[in-house]
Amino acid sequence: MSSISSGAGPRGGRTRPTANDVAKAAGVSRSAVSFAFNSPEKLSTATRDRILAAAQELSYVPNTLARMLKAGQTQSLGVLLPQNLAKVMENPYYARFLTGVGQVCDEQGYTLLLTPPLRDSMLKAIPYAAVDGFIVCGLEHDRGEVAELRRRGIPFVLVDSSPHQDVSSVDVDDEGGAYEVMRHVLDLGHRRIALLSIDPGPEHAERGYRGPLARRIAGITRALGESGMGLGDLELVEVPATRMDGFRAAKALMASAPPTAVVAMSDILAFGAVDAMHDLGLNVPGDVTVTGYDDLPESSWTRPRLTTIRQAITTKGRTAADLLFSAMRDEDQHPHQLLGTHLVVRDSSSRPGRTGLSG
Amino acid sequence: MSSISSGAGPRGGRTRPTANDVAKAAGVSRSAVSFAFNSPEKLSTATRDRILAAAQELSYVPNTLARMLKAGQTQSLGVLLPQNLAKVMENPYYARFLTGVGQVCDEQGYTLLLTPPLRDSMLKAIPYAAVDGFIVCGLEHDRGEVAELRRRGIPFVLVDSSPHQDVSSVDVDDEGGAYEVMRHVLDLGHRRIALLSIDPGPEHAERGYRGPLARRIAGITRALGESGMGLGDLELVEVPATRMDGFRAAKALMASAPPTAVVAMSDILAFGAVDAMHDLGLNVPGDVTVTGYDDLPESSWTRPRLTTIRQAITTKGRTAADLLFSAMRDEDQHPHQLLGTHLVVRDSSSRPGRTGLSG
DNA sequence: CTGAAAGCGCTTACAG
DNA sequence: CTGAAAGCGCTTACAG
Repeated sequence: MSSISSGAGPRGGRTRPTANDVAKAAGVSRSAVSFAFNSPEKLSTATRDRILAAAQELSYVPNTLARMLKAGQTQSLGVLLPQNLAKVMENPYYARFLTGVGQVCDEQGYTLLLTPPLRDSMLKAIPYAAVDGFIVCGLEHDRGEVAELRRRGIPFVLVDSSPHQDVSSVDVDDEGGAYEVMRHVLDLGHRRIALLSIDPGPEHAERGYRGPLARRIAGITRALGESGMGLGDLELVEVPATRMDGFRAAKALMASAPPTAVVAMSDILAFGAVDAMHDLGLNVPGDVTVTGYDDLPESSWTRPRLTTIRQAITTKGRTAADLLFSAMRDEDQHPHQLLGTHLVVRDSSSRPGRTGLSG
Repeated sequence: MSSISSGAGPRGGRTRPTANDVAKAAGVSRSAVSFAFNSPEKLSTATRDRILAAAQELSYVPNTLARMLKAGQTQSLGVLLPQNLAKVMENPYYARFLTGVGQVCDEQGYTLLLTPPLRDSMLKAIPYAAVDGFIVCGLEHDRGEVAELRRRGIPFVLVDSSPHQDVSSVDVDDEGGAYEVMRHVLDLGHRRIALLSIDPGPEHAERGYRGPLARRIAGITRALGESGMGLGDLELVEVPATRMDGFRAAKALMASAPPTAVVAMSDILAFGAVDAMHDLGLNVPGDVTVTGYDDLPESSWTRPRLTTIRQAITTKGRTAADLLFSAMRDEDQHPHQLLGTHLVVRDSSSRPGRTGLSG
């Protein structure tokens, strides 16, 4: 179906030389050619030099894919992503996460294969990824992708999922983090609070909240309960986690039912909310408190510096890659890691203002 | 050498089922199994179902590497990087660049293989990358890596290199950009200027400045010349392009020979320089003018908003990927693209201050 | 509609 | 020190 004339590689026209061609040119067998590259000590210096010279002459180089097939190893780590590459690369959260994964790949001499959904399907992407193992982002253990990975015998580790036996995973104490930030806002005296949350996706209608989002909602509910409130007392908005969506949602909120505090479930959303307040001529936190979640590096640079929940995103990436490498070596290991969170109080939160916004 | 027992894949213990196993189980030939997956219309419904059932039963799935080898295609795009993965992922410049590359990969249904140096060698990394083509970052056409790619018959495109016949490339008008920013600083009246530049690496000693850095130096020299100055009249500092290095270098500068303006060759360095000024209790631009280069998104958020040279980094990534895909289809095409730059004047530059910092 | 055979390139025991 | 052979798994004309 492809336009490749001889199946000889990505280049149509002239076909690449093979070990056979070199063998003929050097007057030796195919194995001798292989030895020249892989076990030079098995050959006489003269023969080896003759072979290498012939290879040089013909521009021969052993085929990468054939070597990998034979070796059963790719020296590449996959990251199975729930979003398009463009969106992932734009997202500072992933920049941090992939920095952690990258640290381990650098140590191990592995390349990193970013695998986004293929035609909107993470499942369809899997057969096209030549990797020794997968870091799977944001999928629960009962998803089809996980079954497919198991079927293929590819080691993997789940990140931002839920701990489950027979599956390695790295998770974060989202319940505790969400509890803490909501507790903080309530303790400041806020009662008219908007929850700027992340769109749970299409699965939500059927299955309700799952994974990290479910845990965060639980933490928030717990904090509210301690103050005699419930989730229903919040203004809940769910949008994709982009700065622009945060901006728009916050604007809409302020136009309809202005809260004294906006609790955002990601720093990116909080940045957008702060943008919106500034755009409306409102002071943060004087007029409105805004809190984030993640503690991206940007959160301590921007003005006002953001009150947020710190999760060690780079450590999460590092840990996931570490677990994966140990799973690749040692099968039937299914360790879990739980990473902590903590509240970082900066300048974007304060007691409810008295600036007459009490619309 | 590896711990794999049967060469059957990354998992040591039980070996994966092959098409042969399925054929036996379903009582058909190996080709029938292949047809069941690839050309179901060639089989009777009954046979196909029987094969698929057997495959299901055995957890058989066609091997990714074997398919790629046979097809001569990987559906993966490589990016050959001059730095470790961790450094790349931390660098907002690459976040922008890879966003552009990612847009094209998303459209084409390609995965993205990030290929950092292997044991400090970009050349050594190439044989381990199973890709249909490479985007090569920051290498001149006469480098060994380029020869290796050519030898392997892998299509590639050079980015931030220098236009050269027989090689596709995407370049930026660095000469013009550097000229403009230095012109701007000179026009404001600055004469005691520090150039906070990017470390040209070990090759520099032998070969002098090359590629983008050479062009930027040329642009700066041209601007200086128009004011009767030369490169020697500048305080030149060369450091790796990180925020921390910018911070340290700026501090050192202010301690030894304080300039009235710091012209940085990247926004990241400029951010670090601004950090340093704030740390020293100095006002930017009141006490010291600081300019950047790149116009990262952050540059318009931070205070003061950064005066800088805008280069369309995402477009650069997009263009490189576009050229690469056309090269992968149509060999012997070697187009060049030159992208423009322009000065963005914001709040970090002004006339030299009168605040008595004058040495 | 099906099966034996060749081939994608490479590697590695094994016998000489 | 060398060479014929089997094998890593898969796919696809080709002849029945």
